[in-house]
Amino acid sequence: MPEKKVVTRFAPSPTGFLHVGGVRTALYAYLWAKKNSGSFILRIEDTDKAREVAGSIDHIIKSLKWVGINWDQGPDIGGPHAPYLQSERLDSYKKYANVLIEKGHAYPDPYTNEEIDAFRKKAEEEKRPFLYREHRPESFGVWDGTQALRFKTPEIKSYKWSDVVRGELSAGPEALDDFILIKSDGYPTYNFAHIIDDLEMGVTHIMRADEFIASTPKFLALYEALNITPPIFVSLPPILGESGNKKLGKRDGAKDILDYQKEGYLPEAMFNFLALIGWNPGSGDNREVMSEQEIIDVFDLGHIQKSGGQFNEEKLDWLNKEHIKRLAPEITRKEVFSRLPEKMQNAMLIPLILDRVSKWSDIEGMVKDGELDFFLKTPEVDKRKLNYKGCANDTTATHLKNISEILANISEWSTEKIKTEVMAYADKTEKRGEVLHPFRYALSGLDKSPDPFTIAFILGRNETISRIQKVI
RNA sequence: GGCCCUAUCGUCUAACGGUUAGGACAUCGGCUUUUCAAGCCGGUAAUCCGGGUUCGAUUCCCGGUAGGGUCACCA
Repeated sequence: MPEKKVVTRFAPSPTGFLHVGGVRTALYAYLWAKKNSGSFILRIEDTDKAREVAGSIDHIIKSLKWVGINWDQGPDIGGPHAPYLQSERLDSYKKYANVLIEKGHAYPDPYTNEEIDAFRKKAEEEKRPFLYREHRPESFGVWDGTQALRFKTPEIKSYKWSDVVRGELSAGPEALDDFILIKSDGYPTYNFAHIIDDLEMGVTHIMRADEFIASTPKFLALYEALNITPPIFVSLPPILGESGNKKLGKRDGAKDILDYQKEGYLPEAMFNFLALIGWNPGSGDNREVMSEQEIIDVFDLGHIQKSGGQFNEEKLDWLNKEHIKRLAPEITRKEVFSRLPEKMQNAMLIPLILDRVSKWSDIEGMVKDGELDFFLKTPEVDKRKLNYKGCANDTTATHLKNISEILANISEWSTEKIKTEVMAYADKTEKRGEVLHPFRYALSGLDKSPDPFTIAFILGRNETISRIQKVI
């Protein structure tokens, strides 16, 4: 039997922005399709008109593209199974609904919402689980489309199935119920629509959050009633919030993935990081910093984790830094300069800045009043900080005078030359620090700053000497 | 509460019966052309508990504990 071409999909509902959890689900589906030279579909599940948020679809598309997830079929580019918006696929759902009705596997719900609520409340009071099917009508009329259409679960039984991540799963008959296929507003529910779409689109692997495990028996009953061979289930563990063990959700302040773009994270770092929450190459492959292609090459379903993992921003920062190091120099230069005032756009500052930065927005934090905070600002020198570890005032003053003299006579004003000359002098003294520390501090006035030679070069001879004189 | 699932350093994880339980982030210490950062080197740190099975359990089984998911005309 020839292997069927792998088809995966990501099917978000347009109810707002995408956070890391959603993007990771999309990423794994994308990765698996790429790994197998298969097809990856973006499908929008817009069947809940009340919760729909305007602009969500564009936002979702933008988010996915930023991270580097691209689809072969989708609402924006079409494809062999268009349309990819569920709201435009109503005919399909109706068609399969009719098949179920004909087979006697679907019926119109005769109850009002109030009546169902009453049933539910009663069950609750009696401390037993509410099951709609216990109230299933004996006989029913023709569905005219104004009522909800319910699935008449053919056989109430236990189910066993297999999940690539979780292994063999099972659930008792209480997991089955007569759920709604088509709502009274004419739109299908997720439970029904995704099954029809996955069938029609030839989806081979359903990769989705593991919260759907509990309703899988219902899906299984529906697959059976429709005579469909179910796809392969791949249940993904949740991404947990940093503070605790709760699933990361919008309510817990999960960020819009595009916020990370705004903060200056690299998409390749986000791609890499998300791939690693819940999956790893396994078996002695200790690589962590990987490119998209490297990840695709080794991606497999067997190393997807069973339990959730915390989103750790410190590690993201580290990974982002690693990816920055791998950037082409021109790109780095462009990114750094675009965040620097024009007069600070000096190539020799780039490595100095890069050492202190894990994401681009950190650079903006280093710029104050149009100047880089670690130098070029008029330094406010605190005398007490001028001396190196217990060095006497006189000694420090002498050193500064000597440095000043050396600098005044230096033949060529370059970082290298300044360094050579000053270091030659410093090495002759008891402790280099006695010379170097006041030199650096007199120029920057900061506890933390780049080395004095670079600062001196950037400041220029006059400004350097004048600052040293001022301190003396 | 019913049903289902999960459990290795603080965090992300490796191990698919036999390892001094490995790596990474974080943390701590050392080194370096002062400090900080960066870099390099090194350290601390984990198999939830209790029973089995086995010559041998992180690994298999059972129970407990803890945590999670789910019980909508939301997806």
